[in-house]
Amino acid sequence: MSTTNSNGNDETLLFLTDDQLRKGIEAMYFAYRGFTADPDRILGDFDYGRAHHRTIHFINRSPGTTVGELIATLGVSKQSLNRVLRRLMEDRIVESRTGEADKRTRHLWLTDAGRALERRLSDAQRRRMRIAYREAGPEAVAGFRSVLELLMDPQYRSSTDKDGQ
Amino acid sequence: MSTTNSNGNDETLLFLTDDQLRKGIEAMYFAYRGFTADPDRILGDFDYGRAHHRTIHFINRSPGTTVGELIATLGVSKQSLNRVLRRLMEDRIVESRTGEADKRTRHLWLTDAGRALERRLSDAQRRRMRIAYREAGPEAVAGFRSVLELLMDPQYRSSTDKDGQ
DNA sequence: ACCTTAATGTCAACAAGGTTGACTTAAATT
DNA sequence: AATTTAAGTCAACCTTGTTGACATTAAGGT
Repeated sequence: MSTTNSNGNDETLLFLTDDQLRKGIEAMYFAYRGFTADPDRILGDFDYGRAHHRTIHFINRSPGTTVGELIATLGVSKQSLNRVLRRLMEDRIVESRTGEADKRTRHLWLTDAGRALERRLSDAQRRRMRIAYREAGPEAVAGFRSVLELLMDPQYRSSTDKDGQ
Repeated sequence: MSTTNSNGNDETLLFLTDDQLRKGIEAMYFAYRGFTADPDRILGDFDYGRAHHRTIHFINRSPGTTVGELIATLGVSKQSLNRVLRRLMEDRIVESRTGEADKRTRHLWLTDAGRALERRLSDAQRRRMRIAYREAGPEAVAGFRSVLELLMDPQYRSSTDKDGQ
């Protein structure tokens, strides 16, 4: 049995019943909603939405990424991203520089203000995740991550987590 | 790894670093996207969106639930739910009956067609979850569920999973 | 009985954030 | 030189969320 886990039924755990799976499905829904609630409040102050958040997040994670890469990562159309990106550039959150090797491309970077906003947003999200991780314990976290990886479409797995941890 | 690990209170597992947390945040994003991808395709055939899916899901889970309860569960405005609900009733997916105890209320039920659609949608979602659960193993599933519970806003925890399993 | 409150429904206006289609520009590739 | 690619833009449209205002009906308190 797991020593730190409050609800570990381990081997006796009957899972894969429809009801178990239904609970997992609902848990995903409510957890995702909780998980986005904190940044949503901050974004509201700026009149930004989740689309802006995701854009800021991935530019921060991969500074200098191109518009095309971002479109592929986010899975949205060029026009949709462009609308968000234009506003972020007007607001001096993101800046773009013409590529050196390929001058058709635009490479994207967060400005100082952009990095500050990113910090604020991810601090809020990390805080919630840190609390959940602490209470659940390391074993639960490993399990959480494993299942999440397996729920993704395969092409997105390695980019976040190559070797399972 | 996760399936064979009966006890490891892995002290070696360094988590709670910003990078670990960032990976968890991204994993939530990609997993949630994968998790909704299958029903999204089915819904497209009916010109329904996720709002319709959620509505169908919660009426199925709590047959006879009222409009007000549904508004609270889904966290949307009355007008927003009403638009979705009206369409589902026109399409004979959902039906409403006036409450007996309180005749102001409307109790909601899925029709036969509604139950069939619900099945189709949740089958797709369960399939993905079942595969992930199988590959990850029971311990990982328990951890997954624990962390998800802790990511939710507290008021939603007991409704899905009161005593941990 | 009367007034207030509650549950629901509806109309209108609006915004975010998706979509597709069509077209332009500049640069790279063939 | 011709074609393809990366990006940007304009326009039209859809879904799903919001708020405000108002109507209906039923319940409850005085």
